[in-house]
Amino acid sequence: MVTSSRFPVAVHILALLAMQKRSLSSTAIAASVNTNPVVIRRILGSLAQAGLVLTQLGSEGGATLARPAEQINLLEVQHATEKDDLFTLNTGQASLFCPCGKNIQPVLANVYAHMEAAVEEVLAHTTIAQVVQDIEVRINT
Amino acid sequence: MVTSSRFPVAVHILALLAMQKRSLSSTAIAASVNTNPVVIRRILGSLAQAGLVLTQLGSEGGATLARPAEQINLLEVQHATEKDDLFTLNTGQASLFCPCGKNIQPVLANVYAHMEAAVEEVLAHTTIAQVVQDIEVRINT
DNA sequence: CCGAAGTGTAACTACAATGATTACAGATAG
DNA sequence: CTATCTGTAATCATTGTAGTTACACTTCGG
Repeated sequence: MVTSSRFPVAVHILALLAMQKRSLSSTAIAASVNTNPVVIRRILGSLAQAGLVLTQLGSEGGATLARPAEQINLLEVQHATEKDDLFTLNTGQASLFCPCGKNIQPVLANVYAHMEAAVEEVLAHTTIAQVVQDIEVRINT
Repeated sequence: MVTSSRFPVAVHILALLAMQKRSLSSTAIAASVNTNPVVIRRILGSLAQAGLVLTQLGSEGGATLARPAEQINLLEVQHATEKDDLFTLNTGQASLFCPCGKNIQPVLANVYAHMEAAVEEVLAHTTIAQVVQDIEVRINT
């Protein structure tokens, strides 16, 4: 399984914005994440579309949190950054002539739905504020 | 996120072997899954290595379940077919000069561990026998 | 009103994982 | 002995991703 880094980078961005109270440019964020500013801008675009950050054009522009960090949970971040579901049943059509092949797809889809729900439960109960707090605990050691 | 089809195909294979009591060749299985026999043999190899199926070389060879379907859960199948964890934190090293970048990785790893545990809980409680039963319910309708 | 500093996006490249396929060596039943 | 299997290597096309360059457009500050 190849997992994208968009979600972890997005959490990084949001945590950074929560810690620094001021607006940050994509270049400044890119320096912390250690990647290219365009990569950051792409992800910021998704986050802005989802209403998680505000971006300002022009000189002295940049991004800020659209809401307090306590009110942003990781499930929203996940949905904003990844268009597909966490688990997508990605098989070609099995044989319709086989009783098993003909019926296994919805059964597997059901299993995947349970997996998805379990992960979403975890993500929905974790906020950016908690992430920031965990980071700050580590800073003070 | 690009998800492999190895896991769902493996479940398909095991369900098929559970339903047909006899040994099946990779060609026969491939016909049900609708793919190439070599793809099936590769996955069967992983399943055999994990002790979930028995394979027999030579003429009249093929694969059978190594254990009753009630005693094979999907977590074993997952581990047999996918070498990496479900979620791997896949980011380059963030900046060590930024307090956030320096400390976010273990925090995110912790989140991922919770996600992983939640999914494993679901998979561990689902057996091939249950999958087969769900399939059979659908056949009789 | 102009220039510097930003965002927003398109286009291109390099890279890695995957599935499909061909080919062939080795095993085994009949 | 031969047909029928598995096991495995090698190759190919496809796809998603991150990185990068380039450029139009916006906006603040002098």
